[in-house]
Amino acid sequence: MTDTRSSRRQRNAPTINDVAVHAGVSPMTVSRVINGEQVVRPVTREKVEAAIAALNYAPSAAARTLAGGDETRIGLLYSNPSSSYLSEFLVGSLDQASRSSVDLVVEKWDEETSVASVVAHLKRGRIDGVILPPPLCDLPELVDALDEAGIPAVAVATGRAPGELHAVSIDDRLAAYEMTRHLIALGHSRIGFIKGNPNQSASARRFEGYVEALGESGLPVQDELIAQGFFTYRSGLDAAEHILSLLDPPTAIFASNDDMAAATVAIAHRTGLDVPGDLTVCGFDDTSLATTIWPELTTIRQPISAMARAAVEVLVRQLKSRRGGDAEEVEHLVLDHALIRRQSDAAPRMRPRLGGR
Amino acid sequence: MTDTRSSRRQRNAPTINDVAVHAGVSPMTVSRVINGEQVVRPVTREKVEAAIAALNYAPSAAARTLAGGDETRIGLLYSNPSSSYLSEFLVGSLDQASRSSVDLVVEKWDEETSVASVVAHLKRGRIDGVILPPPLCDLPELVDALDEAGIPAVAVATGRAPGELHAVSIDDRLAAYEMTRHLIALGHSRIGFIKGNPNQSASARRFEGYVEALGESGLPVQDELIAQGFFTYRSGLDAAEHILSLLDPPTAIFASNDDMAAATVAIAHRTGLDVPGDLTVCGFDDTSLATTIWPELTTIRQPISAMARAAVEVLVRQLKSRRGGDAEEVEHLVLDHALIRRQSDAAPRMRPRLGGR
DNA sequence: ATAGCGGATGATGCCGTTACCATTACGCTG
DNA sequence: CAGCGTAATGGTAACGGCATCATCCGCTAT
Repeated sequence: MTDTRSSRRQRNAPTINDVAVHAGVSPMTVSRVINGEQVVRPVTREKVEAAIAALNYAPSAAARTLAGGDETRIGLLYSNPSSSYLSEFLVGSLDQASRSSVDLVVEKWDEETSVASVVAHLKRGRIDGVILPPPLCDLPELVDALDEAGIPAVAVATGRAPGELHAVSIDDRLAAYEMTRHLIALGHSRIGFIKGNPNQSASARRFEGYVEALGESGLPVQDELIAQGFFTYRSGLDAAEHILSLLDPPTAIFASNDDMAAATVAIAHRTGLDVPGDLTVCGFDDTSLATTIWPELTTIRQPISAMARAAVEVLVRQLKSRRGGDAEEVEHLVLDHALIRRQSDAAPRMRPRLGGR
Repeated sequence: MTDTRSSRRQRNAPTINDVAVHAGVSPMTVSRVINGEQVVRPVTREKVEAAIAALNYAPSAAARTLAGGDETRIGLLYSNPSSSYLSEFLVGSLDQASRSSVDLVVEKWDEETSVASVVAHLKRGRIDGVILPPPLCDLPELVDALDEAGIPAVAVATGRAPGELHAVSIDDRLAAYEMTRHLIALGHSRIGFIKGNPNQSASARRFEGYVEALGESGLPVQDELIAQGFFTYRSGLDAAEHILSLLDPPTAIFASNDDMAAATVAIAHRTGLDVPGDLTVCGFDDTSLATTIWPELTTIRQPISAMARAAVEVLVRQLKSRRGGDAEEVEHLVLDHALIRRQSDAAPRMRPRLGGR
């Protein structure tokens, strides 16, 4: 009589049955309360909630997915483990995955592994769908291979046109447009631009926004002020050096990401230019680098964890509708970005030849 | 007769039973094969393995933990979501967690939340143990509160002495010693040092290693060459500026982390010094920043994902032994670090007054 | 020859939860 | 007040593994 519990139980955690007994209802009612179903009378609900609190009960995730019958496993394919982008992305998707009671399998994709073998690996692990953060979302061969294998994918932060595949992104064009408008409003009229890696579709969108804002303000798009970068710090150094060595350099430089903006700041300092006194520099992405360096960068913030969360939601929804046999509809969510002003921008200094104030 | 499967089944994933039928054995034998038990005859094992491969079977994690009866949930408390450290740490711990079939709950700890409420939150979520990456591992009040609440914790990368609490770390003192020896071997004799934040115990260990290496080589420890930093880029700027403004500045600066080393490089460039030509700079941690900037930093690499993996293992082992009622023994694992040579170090330039060769 | 033994395999039941359907309670209409 | 419909609740059977114990079989030792 001392052992009221089964010998299999190792943890002393309360079960849904314990709660039911404590509340004087059936386990089924407890389950309904937990899952927020509306058919429970308020009085009953309160009793159950009190019992849950009293016993410090938390449902067993394992039992839940097992009983639920829809064990879903989604993959998160990444390629750059040390990116500061990734941790925020991971946190967001993990959170949403547990909320949607879905298993999230995080998988690294080495560049040397073939697309075919990655897809085979996913199939072997019985992954139902995958999330592709940048830069993977812009790998056509991967996207095609997944499509052929019948594995739904959600691209995150791709610049591709809506409708091709499920995606969650911000409006890169609009964000770049706003940043350029901001620089123009500050008084800048010669604004340099460092392009992003052409293998990522967002690069083109950002450049479009820059061009559009200039045009709208009647400013010319000058090729000499535009340099090609590849999203790396190193490429930013070269691009910034090129732009700043012009006879008549711009008063502001808009880099397509923070790494290249940081490189631009470094070159400016090496050249003896003060930022933002002599040169305004701004970036894009709001990675940790933006607040690591000095001065901290004015940049565009992407809601990374919200995008990750949304990606999981979209994927889960797609899997559910596919399972239900419904017609699939391509979803493309566009989330809000924000222009974050920090210390790297200012109005241009008066031209020396114009004299003092 | 068309519907051979239960109506509850939504996925068409094969179960252990399907495999058993296909192989002509009982489910139990399949289970034994999966779990690598030794009592299965090789012939049987092969049959089962063939069936597994043929059906592309993967066991259901949910069913497994449910049946196993030891559903363990461990928490990972972090405080700095955008750190590039975190993503690698997350990947490592997630991987090991799924390997150990343990649920990993990732939780952010806002600085404004009280220690008590965090602990209460963990209890409410029925977390069995927690992993504390830096800088949380050095918060005595948190560690004490967890201890009082009976929640085992594993500190990662703490510099505290072994024996106080379960920990996984590298030998910070030894690593700093080796880096300093490396600089001395290059020919440097005036080596500056930027200390880390005193609220993290590893800072002291790193400084000790620096002092020890100098002493062993008969070099004096000069206070003027030592500046206090706080692990931030900003603090590194101040520290480097201070050291480099000396009348007789050092030929090398060893910063206690990469952020401060990067700041040192920036100050050097602003001052017109070439790195590594005029000044050798090296860091610690090998974060993504080390390879982002130019020149890439010579630094100490911590095996971050291995440490994360080890932390999960230690915690799982502790929980198991605690559950078994065994006496608990404090574990302190020390993993290997590595000195990574990149482009930021070189032999010191000849003193001008000595003339050319 | 046969009892005894040990290794290999199978039958049964339970882990904690949810789906499905049955049942109850209650208010309303005719 | 009978009859009925709906809202609320409960009983039961899975979900897919693993633990436990029983069983079976082939071998050796007496």
